[in-house]
Amino acid sequence: MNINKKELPANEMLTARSDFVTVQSKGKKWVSNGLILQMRKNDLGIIRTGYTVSKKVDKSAVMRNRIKRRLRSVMAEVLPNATNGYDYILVGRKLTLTRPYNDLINDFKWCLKKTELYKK
RNA sequence: CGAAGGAAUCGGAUGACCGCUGCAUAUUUAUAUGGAGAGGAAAGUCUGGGCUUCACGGAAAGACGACGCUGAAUAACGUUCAGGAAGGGUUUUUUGCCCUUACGGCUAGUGCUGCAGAAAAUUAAACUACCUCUAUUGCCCUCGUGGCAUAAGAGGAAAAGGUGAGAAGGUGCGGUAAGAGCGCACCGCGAAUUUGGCAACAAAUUUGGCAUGGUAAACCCCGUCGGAAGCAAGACCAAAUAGGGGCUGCAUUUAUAUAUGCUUGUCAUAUAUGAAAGAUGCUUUCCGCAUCGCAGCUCGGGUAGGUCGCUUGAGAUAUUUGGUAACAAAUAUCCUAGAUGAAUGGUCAUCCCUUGAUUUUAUCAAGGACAGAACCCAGCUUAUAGAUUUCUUCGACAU
RNA sequence: GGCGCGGUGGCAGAGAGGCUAUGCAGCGGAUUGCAACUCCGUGUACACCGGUUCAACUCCGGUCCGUGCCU
Repeated sequence: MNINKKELPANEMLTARSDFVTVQSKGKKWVSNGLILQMRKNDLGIIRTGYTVSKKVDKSAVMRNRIKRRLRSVMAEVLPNATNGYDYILVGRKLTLTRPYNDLINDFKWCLKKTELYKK
């Protein structure tokens, strides 16, 4: 987890509700055991990231926050391998909470490979 | 010592490394350094306020809603404290102790009270049963104005039975044809007076003679309080696009004047001035409906987005004083999260606690309750592993 | 974050202090040569926990779940 910020490509957070909706409706989606990846090409040439954990996953706010923190950590580790110029949204599932951390990373890489956006 | 219940406090500790979000300082303006970073419930959004906007000349009443023993505390409350009353637990009983209570009024009015039961609410009703009188019939004998039983009728009474949540005070004695607060004693209830208490209320005395079944978490009456909505409140700055107002120019229709052209006209084009009378579409007419342009400048509203609101406050800690207490006052010290797709985390080490295993008093393994700020306070309610303190009750053992 | 509404059989849906209607679906029977339609019968419910009341699905308080609006 020792990721230096400088090595990451320039990226931003997705904040607006409308961005999430467009990615959901017009982008691609790939489901794995630990998480769900939604992505869509943007015209900005940078990577934008977002995270979704709904109340359906867990009623407790503590658990939802924990899932979000794990997703953030996974994103920080795998992001150098992702293609530029796309929006990525990670959706948490129930298994995200209990699945071993390395498996989560592999899940994300697998999703990227399946959507043909993985790069060495 | 153990168990149950009530109340209160705490809610793993220390260090290192790597991250995340504000703040301060420095400069290279995105980096470094420093320091800070969830709770007792941050939760539910159930009450009461601050604050903001809207409404409103002021006040009161009505309507609607909430609350309701008394006194105090508080900015306020449906909260808290102290007291009273009622109910429950414990105790052989009383006292005592502990727990609980939406605890004004059904003797202001109106309603409701199923089924069952004879009868369900002002002097109610009469199924069984009771008594008296009239009187039929039968039996008995001492043969009478007799006794016993009894169909029917008239009346008395509300004691007993059964129904029901509830049957119009309860128990006992007297009384009576049988009975009845009809009378008396005790108890319950109502009224008045006196005493104690700020009061709720309590006690005593006198008196009434039972009138007042229950239900107001039924309508309602009485008293008190309340304008409404909420930080996604609201204030400010302010793109793009669309639309609105104003100004200028062009365009459209028409009238007049002038000039030019040749086809010499009720012609065409251009310019100037005035008017907007109008034009187009819906096949035509009347009626009706719809639309009225283009470019530039400018004005204000306002969306996205941003900034503020935002954390110094009914503030925290300590001490003293007043008060039974809730709480209040004084003095000193301190500043202690402020995010916005939303930070507050992860790993390791040592210790603490729990569980399990090995076997033995140490090792190994797994784990650490409920739960995450979103404008801020005061409460209430709900969730909570474990630890500690304290009160009450019960049980066991010892003295 | 704030403000509201609701929870009744397998499904829909009334009721409202005194045994919870009705329709569809299910099951059994009648009718029919066999079915459909029709007729008859039948089983299964008031989200949960307390309180008020003689009596609560209904009234009151709390919990859980579902759902709408404010951007």
